Amino acid sequence: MKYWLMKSEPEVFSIDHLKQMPEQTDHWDGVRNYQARNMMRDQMKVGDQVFFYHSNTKEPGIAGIMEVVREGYPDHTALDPESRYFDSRSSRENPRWYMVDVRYKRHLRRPVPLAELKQHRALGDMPLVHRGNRLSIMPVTEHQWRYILELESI
DNA sequence: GCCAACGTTGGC
DNA sequence: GCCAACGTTGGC
Repeated sequence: MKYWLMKSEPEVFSIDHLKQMPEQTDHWDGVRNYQARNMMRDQMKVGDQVFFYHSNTKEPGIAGIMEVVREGYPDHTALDPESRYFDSRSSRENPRWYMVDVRYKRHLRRPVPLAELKQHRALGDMPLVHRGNRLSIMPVTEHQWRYILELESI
């Protein structure tokens, strides 16, 4: 089992939105970055654990935990001209973008803000804490995962 | 609102 | 293939 972190702007889609979905499950659509796509298409497996990160908000940080419940499959929003994620270069025969399905597990006992994550040397290797990082999906090591789970209880 | 970082586009 | 211009992300 592997660990991940996925970013979303809470104004657009927050962990509370996910919790309110039928079966507390939704597809993670709209990712339009090749590195992130490759992780969803090739590496994320059912049962993998994922931090839900709130970005571009007053206090960005890790809000909770979800789980991969369906592995990479084509992102249909790329085929929908009405969607803000439409991409004319994608097609049903040759899909360019992929998504996974995730299910809500729980909120952290408290949101752990980015500013706090940055203070811990043990997390210094996370792309998240580095300036200018724009990767919206990233792997998390088991060590980092456990470390952050200890932070929520402080 | 500003701006750094960085991915993408397109002219050559 | 290079690289300048442009667009987007996202912290602050």
